[in-house]
Amino acid sequence: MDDRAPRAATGRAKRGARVTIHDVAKASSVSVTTASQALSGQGRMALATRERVKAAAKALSFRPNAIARALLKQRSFTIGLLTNDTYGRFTLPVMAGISEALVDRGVSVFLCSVERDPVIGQSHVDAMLEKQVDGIIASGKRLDSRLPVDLSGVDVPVVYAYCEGPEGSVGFVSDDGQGARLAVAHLVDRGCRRIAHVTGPEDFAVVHRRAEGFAAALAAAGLAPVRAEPLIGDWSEAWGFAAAGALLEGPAAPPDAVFCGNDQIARGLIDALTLRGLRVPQDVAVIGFDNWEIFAAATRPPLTTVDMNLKDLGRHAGLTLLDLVEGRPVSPGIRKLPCRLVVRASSG
Amino acid sequence: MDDRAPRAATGRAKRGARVTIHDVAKASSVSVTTASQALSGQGRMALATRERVKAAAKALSFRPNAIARALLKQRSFTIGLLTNDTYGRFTLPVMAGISEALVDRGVSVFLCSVERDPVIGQSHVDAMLEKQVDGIIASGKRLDSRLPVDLSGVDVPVVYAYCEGPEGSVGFVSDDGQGARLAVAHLVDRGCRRIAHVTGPEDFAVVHRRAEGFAAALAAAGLAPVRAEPLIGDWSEAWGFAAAGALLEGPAAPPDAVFCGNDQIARGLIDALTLRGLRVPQDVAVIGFDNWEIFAAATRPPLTTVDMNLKDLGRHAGLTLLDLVEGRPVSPGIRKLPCRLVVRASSG
DNA sequence: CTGAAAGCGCTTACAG
DNA sequence: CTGAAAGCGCTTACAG
Repeated sequence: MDDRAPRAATGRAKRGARVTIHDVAKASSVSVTTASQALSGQGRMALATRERVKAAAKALSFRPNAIARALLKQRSFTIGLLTNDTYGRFTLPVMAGISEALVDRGVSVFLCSVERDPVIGQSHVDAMLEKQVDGIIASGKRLDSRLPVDLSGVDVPVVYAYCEGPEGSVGFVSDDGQGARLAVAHLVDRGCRRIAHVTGPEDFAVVHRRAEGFAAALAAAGLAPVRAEPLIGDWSEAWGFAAAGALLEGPAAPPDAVFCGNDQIARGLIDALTLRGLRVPQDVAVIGFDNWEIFAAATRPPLTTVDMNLKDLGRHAGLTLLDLVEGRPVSPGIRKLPCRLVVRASSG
Repeated sequence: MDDRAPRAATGRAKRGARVTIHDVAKASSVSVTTASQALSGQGRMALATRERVKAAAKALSFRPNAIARALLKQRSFTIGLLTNDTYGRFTLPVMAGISEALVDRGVSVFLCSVERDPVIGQSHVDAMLEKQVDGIIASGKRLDSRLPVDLSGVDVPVVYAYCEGPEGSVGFVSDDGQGARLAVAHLVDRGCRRIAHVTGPEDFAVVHRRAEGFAAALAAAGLAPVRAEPLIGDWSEAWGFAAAGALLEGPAAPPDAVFCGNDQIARGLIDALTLRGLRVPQDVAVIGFDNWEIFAAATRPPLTTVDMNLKDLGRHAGLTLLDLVEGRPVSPGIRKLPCRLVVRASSG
């Protein structure tokens, strides 16, 4: 026949004409209205008509264009995920949880890693907004750090996940105090009475949350801490190793249990205890924090540790953002999500 | 005045009318054609007009709707990133590299983690396709594993990154053989002559690539391996620890260097050597593979190791997908990208 | 029960 | 140098 009707000047897609709902309508001899309604289950029409349209769509392998729908409905079914952590271990499960929760509701996730530079960060946010994301999740690698972007003027809902947000925002964090209490209560249950706490640098908020939980649980059990203050160091194995010396020397009675601020410290501590001929958990029980499998499961003996349920946290954040996007009421504030204790051999 | 003209039945966005190019045109008293061209730098018009339009856009904080542009241009400036690894360490830098390379070209990345289930995986791919992604990157946690999705019928370009693809596809992997040669050549340079290889399970392709590189580099230096075969175990510290025993016992002369299949094995091996009173690197030099900072930097002494440049690999994959999307020629095949040696104290 | 038409927000060939 | 109009692919109120 003759040339096809004039098309947009941009030309056809490289891989041959794509099939649209017009093609489906034509193939099943109905209007596009009917075709659209048949496929979406809307409207009323003869069952036979609906089936005929569906069959035609299948035969043509029709794939509805979500971009066209988004333009019309003013809703992209897309959200933006901002993270400032590309190597770390915390954002990854959070991201997986978000992605899982949303993908199942037909929402796709734009991943965007914002580094230190606020100018670049802002341009990434702008790009998301131009792409009409329905909402944004800001996630970080530290509970107490902010992303280097200003989300206050943004006209879509924002949820913070494992990341500090501004006053009045909606956010989710792990309840590190509760996690610490869980750990200490478990040690007390096992009969431990002289429990020490070895942890990371004081400029981390989690160090304080965990120390508070530690102190509260001891008090609840009517015990005094084996040291007035937690032993502060860094997050490394080397520090855990060194801390063993500080704990065992001096006039005070040695501890019969140590609650560590993270798994690496616990690992170093266990190594040092073992080297000194002490048995874990018989002489000293040890609990870590993070449940970083690569450490917790490789430690001899395997490490009892607090898991922050980060994937769950991500799932909550995703679902809550969806509530906000779809206009369901959500009260502002930071929600603390409970941790769980993963019991392995190091605590008996 | 009177009510605003009838709008689409879906109603306005919740947060007040969004500003469109019509608003900008009206505010600067030009047609939408001129407004569009003024903002995009196209067309020819009085400089003053262009400036006036730009000023109006800025004053109204006009944000062009990328969805509308995508519908018109048949190009979404969006790609899909499939990964089957949500906790591991390899995909993360690959993803960061992809994301970085593309975000800088105005392309956003849909993150989608596909677990084992092929049905779910396929539905995620369908969702991406409905959202009109310009292309797809499949990335995995193992060089020799495939994603549980069939990408062969997909009508957009696909690139594989640290992941096995089908015959004739475009992919990027690390050159583990070259990485191993780098490590051994370095040891030879340092004067080592009896070099052993301790590595992971045989069903990993990388185990063979690294062992081949090891053998080739020894041969090139005119050296015989201290053992006929590499010592095969798993990827754990425990195995590295145990391997030290196997290496030092028996009639053969002990090695003066060990090239390990990963950093965890190296870590365990160093621990065992140290425990036996051997000095690293003076008595035995040790090199790892992966450059997993948390292990490599924490080892005593810090570990010399092979870095696979995964972020770079991701960047290449992203840029190549863009080439494909934009119609530039790309020859099919798997490209091996070089590793680099990160020298620390464990090799002298 | 079914169809023609408007419109989401943009870009671009074409006419003036 | 500038503007009116068509069209990307879809959904939906409205008319028949």
